[in-house]
Amino acid sequence: MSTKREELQTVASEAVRSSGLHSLSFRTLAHAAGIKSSSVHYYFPEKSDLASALIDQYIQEFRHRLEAIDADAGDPKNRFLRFAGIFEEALENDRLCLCGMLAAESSDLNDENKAKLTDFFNLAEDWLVGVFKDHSGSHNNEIDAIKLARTAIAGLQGAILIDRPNRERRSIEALKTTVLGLLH
Amino acid sequence: MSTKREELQTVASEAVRSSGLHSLSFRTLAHAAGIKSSSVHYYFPEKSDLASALIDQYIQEFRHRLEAIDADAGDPKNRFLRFAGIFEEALENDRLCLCGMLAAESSDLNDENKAKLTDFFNLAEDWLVGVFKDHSGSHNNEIDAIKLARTAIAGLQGAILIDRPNRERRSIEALKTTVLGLLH
DNA sequence: GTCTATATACAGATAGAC
DNA sequence: GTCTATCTGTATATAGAC
Repeated sequence: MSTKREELQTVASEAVRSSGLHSLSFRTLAHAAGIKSSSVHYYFPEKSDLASALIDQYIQEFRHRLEAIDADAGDPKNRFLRFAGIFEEALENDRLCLCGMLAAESSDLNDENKAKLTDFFNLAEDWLVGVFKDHSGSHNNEIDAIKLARTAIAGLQGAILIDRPNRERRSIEALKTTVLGLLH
Repeated sequence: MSTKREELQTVASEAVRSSGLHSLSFRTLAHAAGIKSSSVHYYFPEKSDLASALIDQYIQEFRHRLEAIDADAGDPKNRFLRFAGIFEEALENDRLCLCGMLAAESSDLNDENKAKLTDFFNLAEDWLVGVFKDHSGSHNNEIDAIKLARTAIAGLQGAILIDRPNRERRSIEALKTTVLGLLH
């Protein structure tokens, strides 16, 4: 951990993905990082500043994971499975996607942070459309690719939401199978 | 509103579906119902008791809506669209599914209430399997119906999660189109 | 059933010393 | 940067009067 700010963000991101932003207090966060809550306010004056930094960091890390998939050779099915693997990994660690969790809490977010959530979902959609293009549907590939990308992202978000309290993998396995069946 | 208990549950359910259980205080709830927070404790001693009652009521109402769909004639596509309409209605009212919201907050739920969430998702899955049976897939109808039901439910939960802060309908429309395309 | 009053704990946030 | 100390408000929950 190179800086205290980064340590705080790492701890906070895990906590939010587990229990939500509303459940995370500056005191709990400070304790986990070995400092006092007033010192957390030094880095993030208000809670919305913390949320903003968490989303920015999450988008950046997510983009890097997509670039890592792009760097390897792989057919569309394999690339989709690696994309789905990001969500499977969250489920195995009893976490949600940060932006999925914050979307559930979106009524508490300011407009700027809501817009960042949209940025995240657009990033995921655009990347998946690139994967699915020319490999989905029958008549209009582009429209079908967009439709399938949106279905896949919604399905993955919903699947880890449902499977987590269940402690199963029923939803995410079904989603993967369904999407793979629509690729050719 | 026939009883104060029912009024409290109605108000609480809307609040939870909008902002989550953690964001709802007994004081806010009491104020909305015109009583004091100590009186809310008369009906629901602890917050977990309130959560339990909300899930029970939600499952009951959801079951009634499924029975209403069953009561009308309709082909599988139409029945699925009416099922999806339950989630579209939530999205239009800026709400999530109660059990979807609580699933996001599941780390704060006791085991009994987590089990109730599983009951809800099983209810939805079993009903959709009945709709899809003999109308999905190609080789093994039952397996395909289960897979498609799980995909549809995860997709609907995720779609309203994503579309709500976006104030769009992109995800839910894509999900509906994808599922309809898999029915014959 | 609903109230007042209260207990205890925790929330976000700030001032100012070091 | 981190601290102590504090402000103000809110949280869940309970006791006991009416």
